[in-house]
Amino acid sequence: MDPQEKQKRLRRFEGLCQDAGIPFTFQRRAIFQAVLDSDKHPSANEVFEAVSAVGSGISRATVHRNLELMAAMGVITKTSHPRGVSRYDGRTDIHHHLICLRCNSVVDFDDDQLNALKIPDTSSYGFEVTGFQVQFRGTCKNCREVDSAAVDER
Amino acid sequence: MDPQEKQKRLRRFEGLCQDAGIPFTFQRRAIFQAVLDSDKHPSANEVFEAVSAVGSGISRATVHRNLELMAAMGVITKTSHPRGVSRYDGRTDIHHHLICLRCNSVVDFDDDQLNALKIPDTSSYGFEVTGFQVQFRGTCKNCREVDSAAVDER
DNA sequence: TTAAGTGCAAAAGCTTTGCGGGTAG
DNA sequence: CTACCCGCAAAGCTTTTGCACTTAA
Repeated sequence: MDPQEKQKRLRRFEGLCQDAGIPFTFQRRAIFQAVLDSDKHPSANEVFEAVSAVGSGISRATVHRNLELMAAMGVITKTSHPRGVSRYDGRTDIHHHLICLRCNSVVDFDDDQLNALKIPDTSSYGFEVTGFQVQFRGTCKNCREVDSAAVDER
Repeated sequence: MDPQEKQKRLRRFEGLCQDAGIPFTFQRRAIFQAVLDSDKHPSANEVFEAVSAVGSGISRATVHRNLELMAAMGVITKTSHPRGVSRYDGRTDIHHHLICLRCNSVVDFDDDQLNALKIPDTSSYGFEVTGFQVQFRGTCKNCREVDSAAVDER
């Protein structure tokens, strides 16, 4: 993420914590930064590994507690994956995902036409829509190349 | 699900098993039926409870093994949820989901315009798209009514 | 007959929770 | 000062795995 944007996001998070009377601990800061620094939609465990790598001594429990808190505050997004555990996303603006069903990677996908998608009428369901996300499923670049290599070997 | 459609799906599943040389056990049949019978996108545990309720004596391990198998065969869909465990869906045709962020329920949503969504060009990502799904997030009918009731009590 | 499946139970992985000590505001 | 948070460890859940027995074809 762009350093300037990252600073802005950090300050906003700090401001929201202050407004809510929530202490802005160094653990929260480190966990938030780890999510922003990754573009791989990390799982809780991957965030834990990232903050552990710099010798912070932050516990798994704290990572989980804070990822949930941040998602509830809306400063990060908790996202879903057709396989495996929940993942967290530093982006909170509207965007979509390319999900590789072979290696389970998730890549951000921006598309103006999709973003402009008119939300259909769900009133007959009594459902109030607050957001949407499109998941494209398939095979990523890397996995397709691996497949090609396997074919060549025959 | 419509009984006739259900029979058709069962026969197709049985045929696919035979073609693959996979025994069509009563456990597989029961688990498959349980998914088709539910329109609530059940978790593995809910499927286990459903087949247990009829005294089949099927184990949790078998439920998990078979749900994975069926998803891999493409006779059911493994779907994702922004919160919690994987869920399974008896529908394999294109459709979308209304996801309640309050009670975590998932409701099928059919919309011709969405189904006709043109898949954007992902070639610059090297990504090959095989399918897509739109998740609408918000609050379901039931949860909205609960909220209104809470307001009335004040 | 026999390859594959199943149940059981143990293990593994992820997440949550209770508690005593610590810290931001 | 004090409310909230943190680390630790234990518990809770979900899912996976090894093994001996059973079964569909």
